[in-house]
Amino acid sequence: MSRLDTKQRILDAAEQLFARDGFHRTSLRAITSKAKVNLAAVNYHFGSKKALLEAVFERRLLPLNRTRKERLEEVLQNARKRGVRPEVRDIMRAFIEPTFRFRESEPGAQDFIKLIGRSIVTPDSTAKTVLLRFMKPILKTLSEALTEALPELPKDVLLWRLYFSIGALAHTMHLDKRFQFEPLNLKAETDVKSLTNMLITFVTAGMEAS
Amino acid sequence: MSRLDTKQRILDAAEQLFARDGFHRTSLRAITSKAKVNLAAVNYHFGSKKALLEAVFERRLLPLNRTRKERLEEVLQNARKRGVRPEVRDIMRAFIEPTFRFRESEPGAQDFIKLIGRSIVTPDSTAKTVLLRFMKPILKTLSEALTEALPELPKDVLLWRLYFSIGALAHTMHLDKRFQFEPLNLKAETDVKSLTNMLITFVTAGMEAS
DNA sequence: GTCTATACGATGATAGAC
DNA sequence: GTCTATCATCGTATAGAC
Repeated sequence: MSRLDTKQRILDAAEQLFARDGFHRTSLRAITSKAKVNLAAVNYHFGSKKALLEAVFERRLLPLNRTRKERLEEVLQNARKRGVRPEVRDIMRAFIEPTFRFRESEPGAQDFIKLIGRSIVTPDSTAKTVLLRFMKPILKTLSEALTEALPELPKDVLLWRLYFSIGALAHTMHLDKRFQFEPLNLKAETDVKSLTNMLITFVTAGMEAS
Repeated sequence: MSRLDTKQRILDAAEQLFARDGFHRTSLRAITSKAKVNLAAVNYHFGSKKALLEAVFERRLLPLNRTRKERLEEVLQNARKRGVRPEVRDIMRAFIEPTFRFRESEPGAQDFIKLIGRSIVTPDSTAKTVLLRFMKPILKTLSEALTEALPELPKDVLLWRLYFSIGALAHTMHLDKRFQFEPLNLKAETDVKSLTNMLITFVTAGMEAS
């Protein structure tokens, strides 16, 4: 079995299991048996369970955040060209839409988006620390863009509203075919596109509230 | 040592550790040594680790949700008396404000609110299942109140927006003295009252978006 | 009834021989 | 790269002291 195949298969298996059960509840035994590799292969290829998690994040987050950055810069440049402020809605769309686009585009990406969602909201976890390190640059870009769009809003209010938006987004990332939020009778039947639009409408209104 | 003391001390210790480390990462040994009771005391008094979690939820959630229910009914009755629709803002305030009031009122309550926050957003976890069972009635009351306030909004849009609001709320429940959201440079210095108001403003605008 | 001491079987991560 | 051994820790059960 080639070295590349082994690493890939471990990454795929880890991504699925971390998303389903969380980092700490996923055992290396579960990962390696799903990937059909030896138990010790993880430590050989990645060094540790935590380093494996970092590799899982890195593989998908680098391209996803590159897309987000391009779209954000596009929004800002268009506004500058036309001599107007960027629209909050366009900024939020530039950040949120790639999440769900990406989620539909690649096999395994859905598990990954779920993993991000659960990582960002789990306090003091290994996964959160690792994730935020990858997210810091794009979140800086995002908050700067919002400051251009809402210059009269006090900076701390803007940042808290962005924090609330991230909470709403993260909560929405858990969706999968089996999703349901039983207390509200919500089911996964809603198509992704209109769900994305509902979320963008929601956070835009929240950011722009007077 | 009296029976009551032992149970209380186990509940207090479990609440702190579940909030800090999550259900699965917290061992009974950690709980019993923190509570200074014998390892077997948990199984004796509660039956199992999961039953202990249920008891932790029950102790604080029953009074908290009773307060929420009273305040929601007050809002609805006032509106009916005056022959007008209830205001979304008042409804959201009736649900959210007790959370943070409660959080400041009792020692240990802050840990509990953190525990709820992390439980609601962790998919497929034991804690989420247990929590939602306790939350179902009050969430039903809340969604009915919102339907009265926003009768022209399609029901599924209303429910998704409520779902987003819960995400924003849950994300905000993690706050403690040591809280910081490093990528946005957010710190815990903001006082709870204005934070509560910011959150209410945010979700109200989101619910009312056109 | 309450609590303690201890043991059991399962599973955790990892190190070293090959 | 793999296999095996090892050792820590897990939740739970039980026998018996008070």
